[in-house]
Amino acid sequence: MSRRKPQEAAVAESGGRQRLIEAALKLAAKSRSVQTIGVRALGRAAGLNPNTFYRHFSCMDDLALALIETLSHDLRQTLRQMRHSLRQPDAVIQRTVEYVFEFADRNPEAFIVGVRELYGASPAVRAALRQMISGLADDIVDDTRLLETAPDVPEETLREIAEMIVPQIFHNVLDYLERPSRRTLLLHQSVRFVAMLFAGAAALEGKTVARK
Amino acid sequence: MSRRKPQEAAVAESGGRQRLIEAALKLAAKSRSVQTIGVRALGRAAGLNPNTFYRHFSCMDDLALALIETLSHDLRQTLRQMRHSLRQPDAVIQRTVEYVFEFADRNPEAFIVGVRELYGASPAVRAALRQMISGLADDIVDDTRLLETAPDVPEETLREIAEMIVPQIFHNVLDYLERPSRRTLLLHQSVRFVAMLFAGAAALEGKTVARK
DNA sequence: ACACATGGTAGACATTCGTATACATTGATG
DNA sequence: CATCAATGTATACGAATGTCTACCATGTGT
Repeated sequence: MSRRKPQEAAVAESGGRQRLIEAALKLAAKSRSVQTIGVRALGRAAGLNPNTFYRHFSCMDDLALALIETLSHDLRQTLRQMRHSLRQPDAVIQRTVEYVFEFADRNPEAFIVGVRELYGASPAVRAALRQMISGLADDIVDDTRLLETAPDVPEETLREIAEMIVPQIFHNVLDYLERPSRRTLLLHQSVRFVAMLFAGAAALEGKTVARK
Repeated sequence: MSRRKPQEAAVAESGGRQRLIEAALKLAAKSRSVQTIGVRALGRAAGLNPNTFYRHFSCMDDLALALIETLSHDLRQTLRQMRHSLRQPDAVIQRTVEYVFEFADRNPEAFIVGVRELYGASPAVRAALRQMISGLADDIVDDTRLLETAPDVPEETLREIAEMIVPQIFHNVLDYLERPSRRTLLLHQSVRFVAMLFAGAAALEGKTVARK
């Protein structure tokens, strides 16, 4: 809702709303949850009057949802275009994981806030983030079927795996951001994690359904 | 630190401190993070004067750490004694996961707060929770080696897996607590997840080291 | 030319918060 | 009995907060 039509706010758009979102990102990443920033502190950080907040958002959840929408769009689009540039399916997992970590490196605050709010206090925000995760899982499933990375695994199991990969990678990304010394290790472990899940799914499939 | 000697505070102990911890658990689970509860709201919820808080804790992080220590102790001890009652290693994974979920069902607030703070704003609290996870991972490794659930997997890989299992299970536990309709599904998926990791590790081991 | 919606500001209000100081009770120790 | 530490209470103060009302600037539509 409240999609801005192109003609209106052509000039004023450069100001308030975006600055509030960016300030909220910065504050939430290093201090607390989005809900507990407070409109005054937010206005202060954005160089705006506290009341200006209410011109754009009805409450903090509103802002958080806008923030998530941006993050979700950016991340998913980034991964889509990377996957598009992959012509030969060579080391898909490695490349994808690397890309996610790079993205996190470029948008650390967004990731920190995203994961934090995923387990945060606001049900609406949690739901939005779960939907984002679900979307990313969809992409993983599509990719895997398209590139035939795991042909032995049925689609249902694939989706199950994908839904688990995303939060686990997010968890690792936070470590990655916090402990730079562990970067290569975490990247390596994340790749191995995904590979293990695929291999394990194939192995279990072979065991429970039919001995190949 | 600040371990209470047996002779002192024999009577007064039943009051303040414990009630503050319990109230904080309740408030943090349904509202916000521990840090943002506020000493006044906490005192109100505990039926105590706001200042009483400072008789027991120097700041909110202090309380959070005490809370985590309790959770960590309870959870780990519960799992230890369950594992002790397991005589034949039949469906160890299934039993263990079930036990964790049952524990979460009996202590939902502790789990919610624990996971929330794991990605929260306080570095000290996050560190304490990571240490708890590390301890649980230790137990998993010990169990697996003892019961020879995955004899093909080297200890190093085992530890790597264990460190990933715990947060993933925690993630699933939160879903489990929030969406009762998905309970059996989530339990099933969690078991499969662990099984996949073990099977996958064994499979990768066979591939990268030597064709069996 | 005029009204008007939009984005931003200013000031004020009650409320809440953290914490400092001072005081009361109680149980143990000398 | 006197003392002392631990626990809890009462009061009070300055600072910060959410939000209300009113005012201002500007670009757009008629």
